[in-house]
Amino acid sequence: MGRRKVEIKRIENKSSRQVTFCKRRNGLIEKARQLSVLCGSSVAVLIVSSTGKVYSSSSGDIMAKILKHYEVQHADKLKTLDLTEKTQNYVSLNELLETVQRKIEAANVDNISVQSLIFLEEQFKTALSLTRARKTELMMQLVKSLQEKEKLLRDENTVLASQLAEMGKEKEFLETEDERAMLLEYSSGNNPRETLPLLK
Amino acid sequence: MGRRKVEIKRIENKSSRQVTFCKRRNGLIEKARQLSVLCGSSVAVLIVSSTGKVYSSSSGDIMAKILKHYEVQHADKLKTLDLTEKTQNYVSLNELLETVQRKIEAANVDNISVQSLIFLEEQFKTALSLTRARKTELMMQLVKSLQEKEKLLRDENTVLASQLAEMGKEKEFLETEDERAMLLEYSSGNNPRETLPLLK
DNA sequence: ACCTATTCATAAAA
DNA sequence: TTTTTATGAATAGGT
Repeated sequence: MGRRKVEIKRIENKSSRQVTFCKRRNGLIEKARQLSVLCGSSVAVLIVSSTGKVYSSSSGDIMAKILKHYEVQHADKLKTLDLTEKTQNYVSLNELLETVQRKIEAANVDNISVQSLIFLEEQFKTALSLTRARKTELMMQLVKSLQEKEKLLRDENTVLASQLAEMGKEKEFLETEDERAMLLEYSSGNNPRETLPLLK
Repeated sequence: MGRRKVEIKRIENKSSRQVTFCKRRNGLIEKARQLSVLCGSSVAVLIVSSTGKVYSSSSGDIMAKILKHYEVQHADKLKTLDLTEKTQNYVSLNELLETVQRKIEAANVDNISVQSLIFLEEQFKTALSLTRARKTELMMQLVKSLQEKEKLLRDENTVLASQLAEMGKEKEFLETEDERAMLLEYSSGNNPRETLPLLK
C-alpha cells in the first residue's frame, strides 16, 4: 500500500525503517482501536521499538476480561479449596476485578498495558494485605472470645475456690480434729491455683 | 476499504459484527507481525472478543523487555516500602521476574502475553495462599493453646465443683437444720454449671 | 470461505 | 516527524 510493494523483511536502511516504524505503529494502534469499537472487543497492543522505547494502547476493559477469562479457566482449581477460603477468594477476586475495571475506565492515558501489569501487581499486593487484615481480624475475634471465656472460667474458679474456703471455715466449727486433717490433705493436693501452670 | 465506507462505531448486526471481527482480528495480527519483522521491534497484541474468547500474538521477546522496563521504572517505588516488606518484595519480585523470563526464553509459543499475565496472577495467588496458610497456621496454634487452657480450666472447675459437692455432703452429716438450709440457698444461686452459658 | 469494488494504509518524496 | 500523493493492501457486502 504505497508507491510500490514491499517485501516483509527487516528494512536495512535505518532512517526509512524509522519512518516505517512510526507510520505502521500508528496504523496498528488505529486498527486496534477500530476493531475494539466496531466489534465491542477489548484490544491491547504493546510495541517495543528496536531502541527499547515502549508504546502501547489498550481499549476497553481488556485486563478485567483477561482476569475473568482466567477466573473461568481456574474455577476448577478454586473448587479444591475448602468452603471458607473459597468464599474469601471469590470476594477478593471480584473486588479486584471491579477495581481494575474502574481504574482503567478512569484513566485515559496510553501505556495502559504496562501500567496494567504494574497495577495488577499492586492490586494483588493490596488484596494480599486486605485478606491478611480480614483474616487477622476474624482470628483476633476468635482469640478474644476465647480469652473472655478463659476469664469467665478463671472467675468461676475463684468463686468456687472461695466457696470451698468458706465451707472449710464453716467446717472448722463443725467437724472433729480427724475429719479436718483429712480435708486439708485432700485440698492441698488439688488446689486449683497450684495445678494450672498455663495461667501463670 | 470495502464496498463502502463504514463509520467506526459498534456494528449492531450480530453476524456481520462477527464476520468483521474475524477479518479485522486477522488483519491486526498480520499487521503486528509485519511491523515486528520490518522494523525489528517487539509487538504483542491481545484481543478479547465480546464473547470472552482471548486471541493474542506476540513476537520477539516483548514480555521480557516489558518486564525489564517495568523493573527499572519501579525501583524507586520499592524504596518507599518499609524494610521488612521491602526485603520480602525484593525476593518475591526477583524470583517472579526470573521465573517469567526463564519461561519466556524456554517457550517459543505464541500467546506469551496472555500466558505471562496468567502466570503472573498465579504467582501472586500462590504467594497469597502461602502467606494465608502460614498466618492461619500460626493463629490456629494460638487458638489451640487457648482451647487447651480452656479445657484445663473446665476440668479445674469440675474438680472444684465436685469438691464443693463433696463438702456439701459431708456437711449434711455435721450441720444443724438451719445451717444446712442457708447453705443450700447460697449454693443454688451460684452453681457454676448454671452460670456459664458460654460453655454450653 | 471466496470475490471484487471500494476504501484505507502507506512508500516514496518533500 | 508529518504531509502529500500514487499505489498496493485490506476489507464490506454480496455469493
